[in-house]
Amino acid sequence: MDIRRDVFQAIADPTRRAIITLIALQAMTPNAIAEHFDTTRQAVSKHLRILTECELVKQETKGREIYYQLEIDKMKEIDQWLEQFRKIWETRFNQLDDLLSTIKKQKNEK
Amino acid sequence: MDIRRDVFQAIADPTRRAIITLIALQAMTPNAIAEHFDTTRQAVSKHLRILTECELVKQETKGREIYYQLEIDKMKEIDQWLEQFRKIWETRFNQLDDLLSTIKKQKNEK
DNA sequence: TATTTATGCAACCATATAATTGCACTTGTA
DNA sequence: TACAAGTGCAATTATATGGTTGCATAAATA
Repeated sequence: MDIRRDVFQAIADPTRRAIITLIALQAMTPNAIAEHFDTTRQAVSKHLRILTECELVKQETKGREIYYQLEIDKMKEIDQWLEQFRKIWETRFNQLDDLLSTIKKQKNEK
Repeated sequence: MDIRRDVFQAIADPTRRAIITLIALQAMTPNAIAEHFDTTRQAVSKHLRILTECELVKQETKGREIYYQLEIDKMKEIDQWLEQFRKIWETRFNQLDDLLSTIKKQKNEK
């Protein structure tokens, strides 16, 4: 469990994706998070470490509890990578749209 | 190299992300793709197999050549997952926007 | 102060991953 | 038909991954 540590690697694991979704709206403690999963608290702790290492998550200590919160801005990195493809699929959609309206026009002209 | 095969797992590897970007605009053969990387043709072939298995890529055979093309629609799955977070960061942005305009208003009212 | 609670870290383990090398198969061409 | 080109698959290997159990530490509480 070392070396490469980026957002894409982090979201590859389904448990980590679930954790991200879970804490997206409100910060939670490792114990509280672990209750939602079928693994040990320590396993969740490891996931949180990975999420912390790639800065998808930040901690806030309150007494002996540590609240983990999603760094929503980091999620934008994925969004930014998708940008290049979004351009492509929007273009294709418009082309399909053009095609459909052409067909419609031809129909009306009959 | 088995079992779990989803889009998130597929894009976790940087080489596969590069392949995806490379063939996004035009289909390419494994040989042509491999020329862009510092690995063997066989390694690229394996990546293409993984991308095919999770339907991120489709093949088109032309004689003895096989052209690999990106299934752009599959990329939308990532976009859809991001949707839930996009709502959050847009809300936060609006809140910031509101705050800024409130400050501006207060300034003008002075 | 002794004990419980909340947490992280280390060691270990089974399995997945990414890469390499060597081979087999199919299609095009001399 | 022989050979070259384009490709995939199998076996092997080193390393990464995700999980477990057992500790250690710090804060809250009886």
